Amino acid sequence: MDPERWSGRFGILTVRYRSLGEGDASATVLEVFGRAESGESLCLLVHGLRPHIEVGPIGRWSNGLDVPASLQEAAERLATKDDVRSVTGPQLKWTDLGWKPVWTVEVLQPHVVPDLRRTLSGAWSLFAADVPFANRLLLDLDLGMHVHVNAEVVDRRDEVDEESAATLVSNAGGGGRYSVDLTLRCDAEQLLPADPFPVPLRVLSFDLETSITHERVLCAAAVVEDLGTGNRHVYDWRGDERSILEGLTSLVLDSDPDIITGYNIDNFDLPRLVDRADVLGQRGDATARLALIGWGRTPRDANDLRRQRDAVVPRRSGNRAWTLGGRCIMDTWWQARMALRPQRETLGFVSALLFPDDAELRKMDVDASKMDEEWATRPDVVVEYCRRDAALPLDILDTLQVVRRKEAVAAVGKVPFEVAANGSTSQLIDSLVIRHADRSSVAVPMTGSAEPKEGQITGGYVHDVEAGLHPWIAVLDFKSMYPSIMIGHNICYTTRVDPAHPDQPGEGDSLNVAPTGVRFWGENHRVGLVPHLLRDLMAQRDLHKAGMRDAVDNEAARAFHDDMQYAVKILMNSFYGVFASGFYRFTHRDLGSSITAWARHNIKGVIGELEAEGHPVVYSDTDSIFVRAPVDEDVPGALPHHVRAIAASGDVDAQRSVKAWEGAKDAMVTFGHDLARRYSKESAVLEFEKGLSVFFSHGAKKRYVGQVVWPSDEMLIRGYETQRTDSFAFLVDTMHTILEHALADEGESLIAHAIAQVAALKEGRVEAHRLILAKSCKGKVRKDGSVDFSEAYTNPDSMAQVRAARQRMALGLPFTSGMKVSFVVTDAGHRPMQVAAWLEEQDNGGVESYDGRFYAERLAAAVGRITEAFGWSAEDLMRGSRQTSLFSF
DNA sequence: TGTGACCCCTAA
DNA sequence: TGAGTTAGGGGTCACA
Repeated sequence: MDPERWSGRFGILTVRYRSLGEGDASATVLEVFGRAESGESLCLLVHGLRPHIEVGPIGRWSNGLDVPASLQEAAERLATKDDVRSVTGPQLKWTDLGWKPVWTVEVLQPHVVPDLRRTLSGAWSLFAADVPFANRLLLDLDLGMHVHVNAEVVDRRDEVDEESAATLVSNAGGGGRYSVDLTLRCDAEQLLPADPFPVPLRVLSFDLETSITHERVLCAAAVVEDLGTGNRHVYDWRGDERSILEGLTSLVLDSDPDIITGYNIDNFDLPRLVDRADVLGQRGDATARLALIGWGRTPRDANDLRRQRDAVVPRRSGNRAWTLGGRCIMDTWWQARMALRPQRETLGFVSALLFPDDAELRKMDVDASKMDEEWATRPDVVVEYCRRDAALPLDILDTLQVVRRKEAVAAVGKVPFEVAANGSTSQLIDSLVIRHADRSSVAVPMTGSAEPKEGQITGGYVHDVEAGLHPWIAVLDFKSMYPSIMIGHNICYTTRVDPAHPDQPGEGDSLNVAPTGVRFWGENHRVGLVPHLLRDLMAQRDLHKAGMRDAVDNEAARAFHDDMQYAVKILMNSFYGVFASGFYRFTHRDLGSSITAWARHNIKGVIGELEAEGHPVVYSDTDSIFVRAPVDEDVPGALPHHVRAIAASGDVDAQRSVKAWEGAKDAMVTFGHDLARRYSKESAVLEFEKGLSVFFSHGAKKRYVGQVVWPSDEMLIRGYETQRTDSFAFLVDTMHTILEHALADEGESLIAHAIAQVAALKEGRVEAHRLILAKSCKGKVRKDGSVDFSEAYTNPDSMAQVRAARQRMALGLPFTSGMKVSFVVTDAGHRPMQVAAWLEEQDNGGVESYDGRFYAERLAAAVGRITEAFGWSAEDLMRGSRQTSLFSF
């Protein structure tokens, strides 16, 4: 009987490999985990790919494929090594030291590569010898996250004959039955790329409540959501700790989520669960351990338990992301932090920020610092609280559209979902660059093979700002500046002209010479990998932008194209950073510095020409230019509200003012468009971004505010305290009002407000919750729960956030490295200043008083920088009156 | 009181 | 063994 087949589309979550057999009979099977478009979870066993590395002669090479017999023999001898299956080649490949003959050395298993690398590194140049084997699937078959497969069905979840199912899986190259709906087997060729589609992923969010006095888990809750349908189910456990852990594990297996989340699970819940499983499980008792924490989709046996990553139990090495076989672990805390940059990072604060209407509903007066007491006196309330905290991460992920956005990144970067969710920028770039190198006869250098970058490269140019109000400013931006420069000048690892390289330009070869003197080949000689990829990404982005426009009536399609175009943008902008880094495999220190040199050259050129034309440039940063539009000096940019109002009711003078203002705006817009057109060059397109009726800065770079009047109406603030998450709410609000007054040129109201607000602080009339300061705090959590701050800080106790963190820890509250710690300054007279940690669950944060003078001075200092432009210093604000000059009578 | 080291966070 | 970059403002502390 022919085996049953399954074909369809699915989304890849994770990939790992499995080594089979010995010697000549060895094979490597890839275990690809994912979720089908039709809803099933699956494990696909892919056969036919073999691990390899590439080798070539060491040093400079200019003889092409003209290989001396001794070298050919040496290459062939490699095949006799124990771990090597075969040597093929040579093939001519581009390297930074010439076009070299490169042999492909196929090895028996991926795990032999590190040793082989060490043995060969003295005698050979090694290429692609540090690419994880699992990555080969997507690289070699040119797949992204979304694929189509036609495969043989090996096992189904509902198969009851355990023994025969296990045999079938084993015969298909699997390690044992997989905890999925469908186990499939195919050869590599049966996998094909598919167009992106929304994978009906399933997400499980969980939360634990734990004792402070012992480390015990008191209760747990979990919510499972199907993103395809939006359906949710809630569960909770209490009582015996073992049964809580076993209950959670059963739920994971039964509900079979693709993504596991929670709030701060990376640094709290998962480490705690793993610790408790260690305590509760008998040493060496695999069955007990699996029942407690065996959450993975991979085989439930002792072998899998020993894996260092992607195991059947959650694992993490160092401070990296958690891995779990076949599923993706994603911390909602981290995602919310990245997407929102909230001033405080507690679950309560983030929820209140996103769901302000539900604030009261969500209020629950469980005091986490007295959890044992709470648990003893009213466990039902605690469980309810736990259920709520398990559900909130799902609401947050939904609202921020995290999963769909990560899926778009995975589609564009052509990586498994897990890499898009938890991977690094260089992994995304690697995915695109390596696969293109492999198809362009470019050898893939190893990470760390480049000479280390000495010192920093010079970055973008920032123009001095002239303090004060500037009316009618056109803001022009270079479109995708760094990517355009890389494309326009063909900047790539593979196009740099190096004196050590045998290929040298001759007469008539077109070259791109950076302002630093570094030379790059023209495109007629060779198009660089990076320019090729960037051009492709730009075209993709245009397609998705067009798709958005065409999908006006179809919200789902519009959102899809928006996610995709945004993912493309993010990826394009990541190239520069990775190629300017010191460690990336395809980089050289001249690449980054050439890009920024061209950027400075372009922007300074435009600034110079504008000024020569008589158009003052009031500010410029990296890729933007703020130009004064040639508009009648007498037309003020700030049009007071009342003028508009009385104009509407017929006042003739006011109508004249409004008309003049509208005329000035039109003139500025025309000017902006005209400049953009005149100054755009092929590889440096200048766009008219925004028109400001007024621009204000107190004279510091990267700090300004403007009133945008084209193409939208909004206030644009950059750099000022209103933008900072380590400021306090009262300062943020005050500053915002003051900036509004500044733009409206309402000096008197501005000063009056500043004085009143400073006075309110001096007199202690401001509620403490508006004075909370929050700063990130790093520290290494030791095994026993204590924290070492000295690794992160030269002088830990001189930092207020460390002192506040210590207060929290003294109360038994958890500390997690990197999270913001909130506090209020109680006495700045002491050195160092005294602070009180803000305790979310307690009334008024558990804070009794604050140092009004400190806050008043800090507000005066911040606001004073702005009032200075209106004649009032910070000291004047503190005093509430202006100091009469020494020379006045 | 001024200065520099150290740190956080932002603009691009 | 783990990794995007530089420019820049401003706060706090320690020390002369």
